[in-house]
Amino acid sequence: MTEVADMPHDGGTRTPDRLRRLASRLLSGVTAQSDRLITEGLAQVDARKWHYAVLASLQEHGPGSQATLSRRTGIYRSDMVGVLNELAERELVERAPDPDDRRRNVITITAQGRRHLRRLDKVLDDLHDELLAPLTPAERDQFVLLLTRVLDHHARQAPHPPTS
Amino acid sequence: MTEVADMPHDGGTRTPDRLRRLASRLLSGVTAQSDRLITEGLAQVDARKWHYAVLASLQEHGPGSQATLSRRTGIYRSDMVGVLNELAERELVERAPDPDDRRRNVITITAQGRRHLRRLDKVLDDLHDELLAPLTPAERDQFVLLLTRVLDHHARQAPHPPTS
DNA sequence: CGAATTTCAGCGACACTGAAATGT
DNA sequence: CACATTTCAGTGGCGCTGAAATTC
Repeated sequence: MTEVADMPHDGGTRTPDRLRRLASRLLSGVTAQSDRLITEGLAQVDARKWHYAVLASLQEHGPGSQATLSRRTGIYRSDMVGVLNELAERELVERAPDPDDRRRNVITITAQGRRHLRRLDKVLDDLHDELLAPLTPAERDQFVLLLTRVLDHHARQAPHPPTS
Repeated sequence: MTEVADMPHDGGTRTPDRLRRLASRLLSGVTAQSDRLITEGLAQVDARKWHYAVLASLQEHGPGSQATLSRRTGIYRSDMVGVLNELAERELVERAPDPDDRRRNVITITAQGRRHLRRLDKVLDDLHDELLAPLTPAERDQFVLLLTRVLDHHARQAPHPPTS
């Protein structure tokens, strides 16, 4: 590939400032801010980000076992237990044994869960408005598109460790 | 396995697969992949991401106290100790008491450190090529630009907790 | 005195591993 | 038997808090 001329302090007008332009560092920084924002915002309605992921998945794709939800949301199967405990405590989902396969639990969203989800949708909408405040609508779309392309590229080949 | 694979059976609403379009979730996902990639890649040359941050900062802005480095790199002051221990072990930096202010240590990059930094630069370049593989050069620039704008917007107002 | 610096000890959230118990 | 599912116990990185000791 192209050699990047070593550029420490050769007095050019370009500020190398490699640190501040490194995509990986920018990603970490933005994600840190994003996580803080979202976590705090959701905490004000007694929710965590995973609650939303599970509820939205249930709403859009229907009920499923914990393993299914785990695959759909990206939440690790071991952590799913705790998330569902929290959601069940709040009566936002129901956990019932699957009669067809007694290893499984079937998770269903409740009416209260649907109501809560609508609230979370609104909250998250506002939070994302705040997160992406410096971007125009077109830029936000571009941003989401670029992120999606990068994520898809990497998620296709190493999504989960298990099985194979 | 999945008999649940229905189309989104929402009441007439568009089902935009909200989960997969949420910027905050995309960010988490991409950053996770990025972190994995970078961490593994750097491990192969016995380095961590923070090593690079510190070395690059020393190279570009010159020597400084640990607190200064902490501000320049974003590494927490408590964690800086450990990072500098690792760098000093490898003789990539030198830690000397500041005669002008005996609370401080002055950290300087060594010749070996500069050599190592050049290597890390190359390694990181390759890793970012892999990370951003699905994007064209123009898109990569756009991506970095958008991330920078978002980060700057939020970092301006709450960078550090203590003592402004 | 208040403030800054270095250092340590520890916490909490997260992604993940490993393994047991139960079932297909 | 191999395999899937739920669950628990635990690891390791990270960002951060709190506080002590020293010096300004």
